Amino acid sequence: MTVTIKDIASVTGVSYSTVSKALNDSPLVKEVTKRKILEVAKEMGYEPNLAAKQLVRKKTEVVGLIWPTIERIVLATLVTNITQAFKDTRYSMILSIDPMDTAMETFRKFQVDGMIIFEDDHSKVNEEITMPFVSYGVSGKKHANHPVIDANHEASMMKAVEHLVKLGHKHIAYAGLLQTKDQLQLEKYQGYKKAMKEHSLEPFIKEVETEGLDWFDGYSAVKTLLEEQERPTAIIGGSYDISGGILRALQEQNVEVPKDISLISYDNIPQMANMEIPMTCIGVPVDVLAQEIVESVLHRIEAPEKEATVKKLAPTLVERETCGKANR
Amino acid sequence: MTVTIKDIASVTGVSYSTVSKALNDSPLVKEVTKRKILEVAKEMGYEPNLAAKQLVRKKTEVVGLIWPTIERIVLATLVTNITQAFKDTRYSMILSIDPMDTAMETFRKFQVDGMIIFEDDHSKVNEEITMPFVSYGVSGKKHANHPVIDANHEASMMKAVEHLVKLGHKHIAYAGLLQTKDQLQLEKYQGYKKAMKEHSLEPFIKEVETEGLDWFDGYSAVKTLLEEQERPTAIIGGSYDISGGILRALQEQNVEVPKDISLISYDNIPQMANMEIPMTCIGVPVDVLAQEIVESVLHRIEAPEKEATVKKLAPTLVERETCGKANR
DNA sequence: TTGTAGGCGTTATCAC
DNA sequence: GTGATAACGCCTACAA
Repeated sequence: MTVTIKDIASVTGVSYSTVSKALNDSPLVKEVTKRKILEVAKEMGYEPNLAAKQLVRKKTEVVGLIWPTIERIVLATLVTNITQAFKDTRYSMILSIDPMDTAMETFRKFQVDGMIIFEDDHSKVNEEITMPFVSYGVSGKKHANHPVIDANHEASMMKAVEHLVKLGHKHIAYAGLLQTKDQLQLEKYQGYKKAMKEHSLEPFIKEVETEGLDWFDGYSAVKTLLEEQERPTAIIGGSYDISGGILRALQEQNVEVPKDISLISYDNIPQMANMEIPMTCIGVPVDVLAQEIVESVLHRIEAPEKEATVKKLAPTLVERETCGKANR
Repeated sequence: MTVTIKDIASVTGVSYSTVSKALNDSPLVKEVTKRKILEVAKEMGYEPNLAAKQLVRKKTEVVGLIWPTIERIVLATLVTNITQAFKDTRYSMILSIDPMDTAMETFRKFQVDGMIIFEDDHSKVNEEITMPFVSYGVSGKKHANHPVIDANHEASMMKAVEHLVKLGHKHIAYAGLLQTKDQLQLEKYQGYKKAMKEHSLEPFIKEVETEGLDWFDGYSAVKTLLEEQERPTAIIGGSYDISGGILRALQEQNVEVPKDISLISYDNIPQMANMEIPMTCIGVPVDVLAQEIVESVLHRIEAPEKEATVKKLAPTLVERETCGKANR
């Protein structure tokens, strides 16, 4: 049988209501008693019964995360970081990779207190959802009825360009998805163009448009690029995967990084450090992102009446070994 | 306020214990009463309170799925199918992409009734786990203390070879991970070799060893292969991703599939139908796999004393458009 | 066939 | 400070 507060009570010789208070760190119980109870509880391997707790509290202290498209590794990292961030709270998280509606059904059944939604198709996020939730990266519309956490993609790209410009680069290419309805991708591209313009530089466009966000997209885009007469001195990769492909393509063609071409990647995740050459990158650090998202849902859960905001997080540039001085 | 069985009781004019029985489809309640109660329940939007239920039942009817490495899309498909399979049961599933120990901690907290573990490193699966669980694809050791569901990889490959042989192929290459400790990969390779031997065919090895299981691994392996003098008339791709890369490499080199080279892929998932050319494939259909896994945990949960078995599922070949007659 | 009552593990509200 | 005790929503003997 599993151990309950009653068991602890009989062992410590106090009433179980006192045990309950002690376990909840109530100030209504003497320090000595509390310490002893806690000790015994640990000794007996006490594990609170969530069901009982939520039955009386009317709260599960669980939030559900809906993540319908598991492909992107960046998001996987974000999920892991979110799990981590929840560790510092009283809440737990459960995860669903099902489509929105199915996932929501599950979460309703589990009676979660709130949800986090990853979904890049904004239109699918039903504004009529009654449960507190925040969405990540769906800031397409300016006004939302729910909090949105997003990275400032434009600022990211501008920061990347500036970094390269400071290193003397003039021929800077952006390798990413250009022709798309995906707002996120468009914003990155906008940021790149804007920054180039501000520095009176010519964008280096056509040759490095990718077909997607995957490894191979970066790989083949850059392979095509290298066949051209003029090469850039620096490339900005639009995603972790794209940049991996770029790096590989460069190496296959014996282009030295960063000597011949500098490379900087979007997505600020720890894995960037483990690439064949540790990758300089730009973006909101994934742990910061996670932190913000978690804070945001919890806040929303505890103060649902508060106004919803679209929060764009500022990017950070992490210098590693793929960026160097321009050679022309 | 949410609706409870008491509310239903007062509306229908019966006691709430009768409602409870009706809701649980007990034979102790008259059909008419039952029907009416069910109807009212639906009308009122009754949703059973899991917490209350599990408090008395001492069961959560939830199983946890531990999936520490989210990369493989095949596994993602499997997870989705498992979720689906649970729909036909009273159980629900929660998912964790955390490392085993963290995930188990979470699941202990949620007091799941059992677990499904995806983990290819067998040694990490602690046999001392007290909770009922099954693992997928960890059949390295012959004897396990827990049920293991696995695909028969050897049989898969043999079936693939046989299919090609029937189409007249003699020069059959296998593109996959060869030098690895990964039991699963080794078994596939064994199966290939075994089948080739049985048909007195020469394996077509060295040139198509991949470095991993990814898209690019298939792509570059085949690119190298095509530089050789002698080409195979058929290639067996070791995974969904590998085969995708192979197909692309073939197309880039203007090799027609299946006219010039036939292609058959390991992994039997629906996505195979959506590739540039619908892909003939071999493997245990992912829905069958899911079904088996779910049945297995539930069985284990309900009859924990029963002996554990390693179950190797038989593969199915799905013919699509990448395999044709040999041209020499 | 239906209703009554006790209990599941916890929190919360009172007395003491 | 501490201890009874009543909920929370549901299930399940057992009584009617």
